[in-house]
Amino acid sequence: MADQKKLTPQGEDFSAWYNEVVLRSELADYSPVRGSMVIRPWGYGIWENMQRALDDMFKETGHENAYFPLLIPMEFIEREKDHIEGFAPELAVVTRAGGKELEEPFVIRPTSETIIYSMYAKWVQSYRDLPVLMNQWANVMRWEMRTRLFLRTSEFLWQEGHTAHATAEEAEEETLLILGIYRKFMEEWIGMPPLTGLKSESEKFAGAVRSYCCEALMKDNKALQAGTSHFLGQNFAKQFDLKFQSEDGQEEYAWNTSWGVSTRLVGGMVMTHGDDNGLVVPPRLAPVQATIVPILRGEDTTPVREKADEVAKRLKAAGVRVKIDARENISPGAKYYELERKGVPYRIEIGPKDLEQGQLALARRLTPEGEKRKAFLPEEEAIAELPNLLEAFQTELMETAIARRDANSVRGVKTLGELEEALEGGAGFVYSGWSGDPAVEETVKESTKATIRVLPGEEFRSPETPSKCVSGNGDSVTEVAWARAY
RNA sequence: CGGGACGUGGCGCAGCCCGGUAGCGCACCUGACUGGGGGUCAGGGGGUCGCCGGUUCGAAUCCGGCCGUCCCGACCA
Repeated sequence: MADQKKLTPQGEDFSAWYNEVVLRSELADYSPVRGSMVIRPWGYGIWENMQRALDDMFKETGHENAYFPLLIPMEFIEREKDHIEGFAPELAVVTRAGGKELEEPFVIRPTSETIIYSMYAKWVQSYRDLPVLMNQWANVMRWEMRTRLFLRTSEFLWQEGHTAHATAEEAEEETLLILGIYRKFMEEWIGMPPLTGLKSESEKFAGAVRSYCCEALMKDNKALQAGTSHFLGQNFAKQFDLKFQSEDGQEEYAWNTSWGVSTRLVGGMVMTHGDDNGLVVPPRLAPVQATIVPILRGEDTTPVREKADEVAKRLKAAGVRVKIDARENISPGAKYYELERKGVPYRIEIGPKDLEQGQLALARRLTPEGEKRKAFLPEEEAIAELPNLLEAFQTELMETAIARRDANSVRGVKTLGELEEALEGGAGFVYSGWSGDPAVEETVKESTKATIRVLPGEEFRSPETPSKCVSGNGDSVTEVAWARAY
């Protein structure tokens, strides 16, 4: 709104483009604290819509929300060996409170496994108390060395689910249930189709037995870890004495899972759909799905204003999130640019000509191939059709993203040379066989900057199972998807 | 933490080399005309030049130190 500068084009410098879109579409702003950001109403509205959708899906599958404290005794974090090793460098620690030095320092939660399982231990006595299926919406803090708006901020908002089960099988099932929910949510709501599967040892969560993940491909063909679901085994249960008496009277440790997605998803949305004109927000996530711009010209603007009110009221009744932009200090053209930059899916123009014709002018954020930017529809038809048009736009965004992901995937890579060649050629996910040797990951990372993003789940594997490891040494034990990542 | 760049009205920048009235574009305020893809004209408000010190009659400009930001790398569930 304020400036007339064009955005840096995506192809020129994707990261400059990304920063400009986030700032100038009013999703977020830099805060006075290093590495943390302020989420502005437009960005927060998108996050709220994500929250609502996920929360519904969690509740439908038997999960409940709860809230646990921000501060965690340092000693808790230190109990699980891998956990503290993984998180130690990025902990923010409170050492002073109430005017004096604390005997026991607290850490600002980087994640809440420890404090939550310490409470579960008090609540669970019998197998009849299991499973415990809880989720919390909260902020966490990780003092990362280098930060980027939404993608890696020192403080971020997320949901973290934590469950306890009587058997390993049931916990594993839960882990996969959530992975499926994440995938469905990312596809149907963000239009950001992820690859799902297992993480390699080197990439798994600090303290987990196995980590499953969603990896989505951004427009610059880099992968974004968009969500994780961890099978924790009994690692935490043993450290926090989370035990129960089984049906046959034995004392056993519970089996845990934890899973989370964060405001990083907003960044993923930006990098999946945005273009050189700014953000494109999928209709289901858009805080405002259609903005009405009344054309206030001539002597008497009352009829146009009244029509705008009436159309807005009827669209609201039809379930469309609609807003009227009747600001008089800026021109209609300036509003169009602003709405495009913010990614509002549809714009409706109502002017004196439309009143005469009994029509509305509809402009979509992305003009379909071969169509004019504005479509003039009879008023009744426009109002009746808009909900369908929004759904169609949503579907189109998802299909476009799937097509792009598949078009940028390279399968059947057999040698390190081919792997490098594919990545240098700008490929997204590159599939190959792998022996399971971490040294191969190291080698590839050094020469290409790419890592194993995921051991793809069944539905993503190549028709032909690779037999040899891409390194040339040994047989392949699993197919893997390589990519450069955020 | 290593390499590089940069800190000047709200935002983006020029001025610095060669010391001498702090400037430009956008934004903002007032008024008029305008209004269907970033309006025009006229008038106006706003800046301890990142901080501390030094040199000098005089420092945005020269010198020293500090702080901060961004990019690349390392780091990162």
